[in-house]
Amino acid sequence: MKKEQKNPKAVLPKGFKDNDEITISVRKKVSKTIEEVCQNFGFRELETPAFEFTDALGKFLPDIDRPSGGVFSIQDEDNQWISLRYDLTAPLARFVAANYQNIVKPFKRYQSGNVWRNEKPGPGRYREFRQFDADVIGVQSANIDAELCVMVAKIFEKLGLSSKDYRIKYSNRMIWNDLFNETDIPLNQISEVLRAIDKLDRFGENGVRELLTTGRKDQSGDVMSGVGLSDEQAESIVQFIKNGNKSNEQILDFENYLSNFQNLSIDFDPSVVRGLDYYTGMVFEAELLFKVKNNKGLDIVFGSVAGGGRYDKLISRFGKEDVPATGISIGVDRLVYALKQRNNLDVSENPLVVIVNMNNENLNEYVKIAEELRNNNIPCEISFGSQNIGKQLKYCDKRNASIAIIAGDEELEKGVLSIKDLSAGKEISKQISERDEWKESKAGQINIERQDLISSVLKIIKK
RNA sequence: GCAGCUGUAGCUCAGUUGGUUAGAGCGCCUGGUUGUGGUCCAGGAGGCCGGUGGUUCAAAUCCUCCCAGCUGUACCA
Repeated sequence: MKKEQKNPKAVLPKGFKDNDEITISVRKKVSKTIEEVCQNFGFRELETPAFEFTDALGKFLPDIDRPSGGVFSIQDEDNQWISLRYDLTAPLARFVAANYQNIVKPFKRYQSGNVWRNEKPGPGRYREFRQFDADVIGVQSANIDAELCVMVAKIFEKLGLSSKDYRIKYSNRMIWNDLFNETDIPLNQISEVLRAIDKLDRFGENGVRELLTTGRKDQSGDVMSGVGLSDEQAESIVQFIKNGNKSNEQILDFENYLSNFQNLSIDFDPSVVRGLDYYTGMVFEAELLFKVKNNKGLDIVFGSVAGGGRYDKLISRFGKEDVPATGISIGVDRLVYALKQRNNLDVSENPLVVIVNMNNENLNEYVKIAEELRNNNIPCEISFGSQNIGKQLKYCDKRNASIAIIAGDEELEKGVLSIKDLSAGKEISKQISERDEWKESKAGQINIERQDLISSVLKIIKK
């Protein structure tokens, strides 16, 4: 006899989740809105697959400590490493490099899809999530960077947010490089310094100062080592965050385009640097300004929902010439999470009619009713679950069905149907406390002629 | 990766200085009602107290190690 086999646990790997109906329908709505605005700005759709060769995805980071860390990778039959994409920009760079001769430049494409990151999940951060990217390949001028930001602002507005609900901040990597030159910050420390600056909104001015110099303790008491700059260097960086200077050609181009728009919340903020090393010029980031709660009802710090910038060197790593490129990524899931709480997206549930199965002998009649409803685009189902009418109505309640149709022998003989407006019944129940009275009232229920089925049902649904 | 906290019923949690049969609310199921949802009433099913090893006459409770989850932080292409 073998030992008893262990049953598998019905759990998901950490960082993955199932999505319920509401989340999906909000996401559909959000995705559709984003897509429409992009098309409106002249973007066309491209789809690339989930897997890419590992080396095609990564390695363009000069500061990689862990070359394959954070990526889900497997070896295929030929022992070649392939990986799930961790963003949509790297696959785009591959696509452009591969099809450079054939694509029309400037190349403007958008893409929506899941990306995967093999790293520790946090609140609101999963290992699989949806991104929406819009990129422009082949335009040098920062006019186009501004246009991307305007487009994001329009997406937010179309999603029902006003300029008080979001903020798009922009800056430029070059003005920081100039400062690092002036303050004698060595090249090999620059990415560490940029990452420290990037944390301003979480740790504040003093937090950044600590990170730049001696280090900082986190909430649990754990110590983070600092960059080791002098107090003077740190101070000049902190001052620059507050009054960074804008004398930069790209910023002028950017703002020139922007001057055509008055009511969009798009502002200069030197502290936006983005942690990534591949950005070469303009960088931007969008955040939501309203409160977002976690599932325990506590306010959470909700980071950026979109970000991007110019990455002029990304395509040349495939052995081609430098190609000017810029793009923006929207974190669709985070946006959905926040918008769900705002409750201003109309995603009311589809109505559902349940045909109560009084007597399976009458099945053919129920199928006829169902067909009639379905042919009129009214979602309905025949109940097959339980014999008992009480149970079936309870099920209708739990399903949040709008109507129950009761057709037993009595009704069918007379050529009538009993239809029950379930939400009206809920209202009536508030005024009844005796169970006999409730039962007798047949709340929300009316008898109709068989041929009036569709018109009567529509009348109730449209309320 | 590092640090802090937490693991008891499907969920949220209580469980005294270690003490005998481990509880509550909600949810679920059944009945009151074999043709009527809600409320109400009665009853019921759910537990290797995260795992392992120890201390003890005795462990959900104390100690060791492991595992998992949460939070912060690092990394985030």
